[in-house]
Amino acid sequence: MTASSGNAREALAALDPRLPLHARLREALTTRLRGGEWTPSEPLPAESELAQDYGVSLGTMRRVLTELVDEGLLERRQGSGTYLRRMQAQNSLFRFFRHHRQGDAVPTGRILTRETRPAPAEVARALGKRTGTKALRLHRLRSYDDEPFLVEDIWLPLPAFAPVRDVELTEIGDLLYPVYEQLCGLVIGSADEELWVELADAEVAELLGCAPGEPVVVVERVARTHAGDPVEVRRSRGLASTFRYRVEIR
Amino acid sequence: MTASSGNAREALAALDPRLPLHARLREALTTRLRGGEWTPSEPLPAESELAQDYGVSLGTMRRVLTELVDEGLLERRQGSGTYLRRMQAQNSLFRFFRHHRQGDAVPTGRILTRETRPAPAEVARALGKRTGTKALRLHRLRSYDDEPFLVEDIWLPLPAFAPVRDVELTEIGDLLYPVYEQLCGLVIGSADEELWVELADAEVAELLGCAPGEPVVVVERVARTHAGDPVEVRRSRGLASTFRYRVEIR
DNA sequence: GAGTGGTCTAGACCACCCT
DNA sequence: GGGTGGTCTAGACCACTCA
Repeated sequence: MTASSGNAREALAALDPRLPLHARLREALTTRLRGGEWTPSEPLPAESELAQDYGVSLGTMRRVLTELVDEGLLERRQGSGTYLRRMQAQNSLFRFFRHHRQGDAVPTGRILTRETRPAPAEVARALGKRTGTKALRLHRLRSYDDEPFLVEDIWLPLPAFAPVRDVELTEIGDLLYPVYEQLCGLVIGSADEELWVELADAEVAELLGCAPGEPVVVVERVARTHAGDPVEVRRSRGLASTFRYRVEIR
Repeated sequence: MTASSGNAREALAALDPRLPLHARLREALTTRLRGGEWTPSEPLPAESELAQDYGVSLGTMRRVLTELVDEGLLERRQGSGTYLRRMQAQNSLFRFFRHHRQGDAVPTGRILTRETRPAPAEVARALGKRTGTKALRLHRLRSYDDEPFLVEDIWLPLPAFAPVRDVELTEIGDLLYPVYEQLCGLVIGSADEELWVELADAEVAELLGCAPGEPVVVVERVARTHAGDPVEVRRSRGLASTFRYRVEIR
């Protein structure tokens, strides 16, 4: 047994043994891939070698690699090897950013308020928690070139998101999902969105720089982990007159 | 070998032998499933039995069944069996009907005008045709209980859609995609949609029963075949005040 | 308890890429 | 030619469902 195979086996043994082997293997591999051990230019070790390192059968290793390929994390090239997918940041971080404005520029995101509150009934239900459960609420303004275009109201369940409550606001960048991942270990994998139009109240009108009563588009998103657990409820409001939203349906 | 296993093996043998076994098996199984041999209430034969019928290994059968589950055609219930998924009609025909109104009711669709016209530049570009290419334009009103809620402007390239131009209007039901499939052999497989808000002009206002200048939501859809060829451009307008749109992002 | 899908293994052969 | 992923097989044991 080589040193590295020892490490790989240890990483696997450290995980909850009640989970199926393929689930533990998947978690161990994902952690290692996100850790930056490999670049998209060089192949991972061969499937057979990985299987040996982790002490699993080739079939189990192939099953997990297939899942990670389906998920968009890896890329297989027959005869050549298995590679990290390029543009992974675009995929994993921007995948849920659907408001279509000037090209692919990233808007800035400034957090206006951050407070702990009991979750309203509707939010608690969407998160699968009891009404009144403690939650973190973020009020956030997103802008292009200092021009506000989206007001966001974000609810995160506690204590899972306690690190987001405690971190310095200056540590939080323009995108939240990488923060969830790095501080809380939660990776967003899917979401439901619902859109409708309502009229701006005084607060939203002031933030967006329009008159109260002007139509605004509301996007309500419930974001889930890969396992399907809802972990974020987000309501975004933007001026209807300049709003664009794009979706690809497969 | 039983009679049915003979049939299953024959169905497999009739397919292009250059394809991998799992691809042939998948095609044979899909055809049989769509043929209505099983209902969602009764399980398919066990995986092991199916594998034997088709003369493939359990592993290969499981691989194909897993793919069909991922695709949404089947549903596995451990300890119980493998079942056709319910609401399959909803999936294949209503999959692109995203305007969310009272439950899962189907709105009626009435064609107001049908005419042959040169396609405007924007439409021609979306369809991958030259500007001015002949196209079929449908003007359509969709209602719930005789209450109009959506005005649709639909462009279809000719001559591919000539059968839709020539068929009696009374032969066209409330859903167009089954018509495309039956008359033209074109199956819609994916689509892009883009949403924005504009103000109702006189014609739209009259059809929707609102005042001119009221905000309406516009959904522009470019629908494609499974092969990815764009074959329909559709612009739908609905009253912003009652509009709801829902999407699942994976 | 009988039957189902879920997990995991071990090994064979092929198609493809690279040098 | 040597190594990679792709296909396919055979069989063992477990967890779950249902009568």
